[in-house]
Amino acid sequence: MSTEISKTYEPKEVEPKQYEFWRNRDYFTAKVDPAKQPFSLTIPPPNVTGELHMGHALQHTIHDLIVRRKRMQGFNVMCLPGTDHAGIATQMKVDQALRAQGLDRRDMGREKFLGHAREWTLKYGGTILRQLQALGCSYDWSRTRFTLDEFVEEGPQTADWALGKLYTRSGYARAVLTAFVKFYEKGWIYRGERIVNWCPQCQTVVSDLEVEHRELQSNLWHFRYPGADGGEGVVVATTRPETMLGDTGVAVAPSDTRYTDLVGKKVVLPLMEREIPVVADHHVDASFGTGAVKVTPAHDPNDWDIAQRHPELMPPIQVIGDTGAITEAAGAYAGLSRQEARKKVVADLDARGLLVKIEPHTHAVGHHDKCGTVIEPLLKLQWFAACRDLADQALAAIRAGRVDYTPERFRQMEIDWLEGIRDWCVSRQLWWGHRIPLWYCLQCDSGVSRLSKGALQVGSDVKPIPSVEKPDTCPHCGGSEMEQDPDVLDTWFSSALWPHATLGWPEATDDLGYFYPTDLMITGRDILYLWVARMIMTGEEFLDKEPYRQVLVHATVMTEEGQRMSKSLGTGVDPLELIRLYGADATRFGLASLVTDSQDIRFKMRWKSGGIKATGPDDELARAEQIEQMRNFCTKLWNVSRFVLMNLGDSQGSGAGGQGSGAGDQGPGVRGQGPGAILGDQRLGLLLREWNPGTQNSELGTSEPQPPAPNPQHPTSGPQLELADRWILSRFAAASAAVNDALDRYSLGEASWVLYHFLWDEFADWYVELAKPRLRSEDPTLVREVIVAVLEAFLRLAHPFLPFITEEIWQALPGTDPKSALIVQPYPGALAELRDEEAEARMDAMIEVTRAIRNLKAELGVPLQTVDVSVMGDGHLETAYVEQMAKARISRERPEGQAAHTVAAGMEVAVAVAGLVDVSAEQARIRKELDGVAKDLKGVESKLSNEQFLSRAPADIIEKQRRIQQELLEKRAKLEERLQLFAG
RNA sequence: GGGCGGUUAGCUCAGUGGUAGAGCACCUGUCUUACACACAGGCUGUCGGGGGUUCAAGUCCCUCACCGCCCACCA
Repeated sequence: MSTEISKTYEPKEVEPKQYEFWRNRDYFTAKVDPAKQPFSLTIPPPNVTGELHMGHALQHTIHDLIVRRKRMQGFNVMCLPGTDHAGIATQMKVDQALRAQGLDRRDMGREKFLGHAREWTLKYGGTILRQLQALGCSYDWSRTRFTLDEFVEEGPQTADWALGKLYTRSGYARAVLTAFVKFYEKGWIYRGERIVNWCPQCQTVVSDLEVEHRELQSNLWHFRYPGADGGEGVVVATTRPETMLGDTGVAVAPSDTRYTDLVGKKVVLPLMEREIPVVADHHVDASFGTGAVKVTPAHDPNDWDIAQRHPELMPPIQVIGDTGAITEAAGAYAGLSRQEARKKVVADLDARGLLVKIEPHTHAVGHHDKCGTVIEPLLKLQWFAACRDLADQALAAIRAGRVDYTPERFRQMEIDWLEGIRDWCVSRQLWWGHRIPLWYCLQCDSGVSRLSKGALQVGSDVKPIPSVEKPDTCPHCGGSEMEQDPDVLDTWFSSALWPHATLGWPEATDDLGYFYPTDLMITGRDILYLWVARMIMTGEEFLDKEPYRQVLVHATVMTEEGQRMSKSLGTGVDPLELIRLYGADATRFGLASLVTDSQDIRFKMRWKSGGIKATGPDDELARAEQIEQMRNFCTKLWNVSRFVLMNLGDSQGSGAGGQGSGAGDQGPGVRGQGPGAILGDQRLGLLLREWNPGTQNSELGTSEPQPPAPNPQHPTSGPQLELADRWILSRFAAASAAVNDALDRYSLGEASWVLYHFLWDEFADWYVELAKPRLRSEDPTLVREVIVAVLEAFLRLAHPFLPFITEEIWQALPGTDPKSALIVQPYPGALAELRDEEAEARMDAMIEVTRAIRNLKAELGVPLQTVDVSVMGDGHLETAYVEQMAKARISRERPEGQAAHTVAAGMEVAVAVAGLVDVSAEQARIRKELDGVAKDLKGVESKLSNEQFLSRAPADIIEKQRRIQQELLEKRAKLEERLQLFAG
């Protein structure tokens, strides 16, 4: 009864099964345990209404990979998931849904809208969390948080969004309001009139960071503003003709002699027929345009600044309203859209002969990053947060190295941004969000008034009462008519508190004490300022501690052509499609293999229609090469495991022996009588000991096993490891060390390739092949033990990358504890004791000779035939291995008759096949080989003949060159000798 | 205007001073009892241009070009 696993690996069956298995056993949940060292992190909460895209798939592959390794290393791992209410994005979607039903949020009012929004969020939200589970993410779902949970009453309200636990009140909203009140009390919140970024579509202010500048081809229009005194006046240049309706002046550079006479005089603003002053201001660059700038304080931040310096340019005249339409202040132009007004202004000025010229000009136009609408800079009264002090605290944390960045370069970027930080407009004219916890007394606060429709008008001179809860009465006058500020907070204000608010802040919870600061923040570079910097600011402010010690910035996933991925352009892929096509393990491993510290990842894919873009919504993903490669790897792993399991004999399997007890009597099975019992050699015991359930996770934070105690029963008895065994153990140790080293540096790609090549190129291609005859021999005990030990150790090493398939195979291994799981087995360490340089050198030579023979056989056209081969020279040769692997009969004597020759591992290799050796072809082949040798030799000898090299290069390098030279010379001599032979 | 990243085989990319690598693609064989999602073999490169440092440069420095990203109030 051999252990059997199914003939092909079926991700669709295995993945849900194993995921449930892990969850049911609670491997993901973390509890405060002072005896254990925590490793904690919070995920960047995706939008609650979001869906998984490739960026998420990459980000969470990285998350879960790190999390799983840390868990196996014995840390008390806490990875906290959750979602962001995403004010604007969600409100947009709900608006859309309402419109589809013929409803309008403005008609229904705030409360009713929020009801719809909650309902909609409950229905459509949280999909992305389920998608993360499909990817295999082992997060603590019991801790799932939502940045806007104030609407949530007790108990689960739906069956499965975020596993039914999201809807219990987590207190996040309270934390947000508390933070705002604390800021306010520190004097960091102020009401200011500024030019802000207004989205006419979303009808709200957005922050500078949410404005996306796009270079657009436009014009620079030159207009003449005639002098008020009848003179020529001045020609101004502008990219926004429509704003001229609100001009209150013209500015020129103080040093610009062309305009010296004009300064202090007035010009006539055409169309509006208004006299406006010309002022000199240092902001103006005399070399740009005409050197004269029209000043529109209500619609341009620079102009606003200029007007602050020149009172005669005040007050501003607002000619563009909240919807982007021209206001009554622009007289005849009122009601036109921005675009219409631009056309009409230009046409009207042209008609009056005042359009001097139109120059093509490209410039950056701000667009709202959520909806793509052109941002309108408008003068607005808003709540701002002063950021200087907060930023300085964050800077101190980064400069002191309490927060590190990987890759390094992002550290300086963050510092630069924090140094130049500007105050943050935190109020938003939305309904979906945390309503600003400022309360106004309608009885005594003259700064507020009610508009006709009942809406609250909040002026600049208000006396708000900051309070998380609604105050019963006004502390000033005792009045009871209190109204809350109508605006909500910027979504990023709430997410800025994520690491501590999710752990219970402002309460001093055990979670906070134990898991905070967290260890890692894994994120994309697009939110380095928007979010990452701000979390450091709030963490430092409220907890006096950095929120995380390490920021890991991952690449952006792009298309093969380097474009941004986008569903609407047909260049986006749903990662679930990849999982469906190739399985979650392949998807993860493929993505992990692409992780370097580069900026972008180019993702290769082909659609059914043949192209790299989908032709429409019906087009299906046909192929994603980078993932497919790893699907093939999974198949390889599955098959090699199947082979191993099929060859472990009849005595093990699911028998009772050895399971849990650690020492059994199950016969000559794999587990024998405890770790390394069969062997006098302790090396294998190292791996086996790691595998012993009794030792699992015994050491905190390290998986480095101690050498096993000598087994008194079998001190030196039993079969000895043979070369191939020593080699594969050594190679495994090398791989394990390399994987750990790479992961410590977050070089996931590097680690992936080490795993890939070890399993495929070394274990499967050589060790397993060499093991075949031994497994069929009379006493296969030893080779069975080695092969399964290496496989088992590999499964542990690879588990964070390939959680599902490794768990599935591991559980099928004989001797594994059915009460346990791979997910909590100890992670292999560097295993230096297993390294065996001599074995590696001997195997390298064996492999080189084998390849040389295979090569000659292929060229002779007899790749499958067993042939007679002469290997000449003093070098040691693993004859039996070579005979098996190359299908050859080896003799160490000179061949009789003609043969094809080459040189490998310092030995002459000749394949003799009667009648097959074409003399001229063989001569040509040898000449070609000689050419190669000559080329290499030339390089080496130019170095060795260089005295500078000999005197300056380190001895070992020179020695190596000499050795290479020697080998090449010998190779040349042997080849030339063969050539002579053919010639003669 | 500043900053950052990239430019290596037909394609996508590894490779942080010591005789240039992987996967795919391509060519030749093979259904060898784990695997054709495989096995064996083969082909493929002025490492963007120029200069410098060094005994030695794909790798370090300078410079130029092109591609991409971020930041920035040139109307």
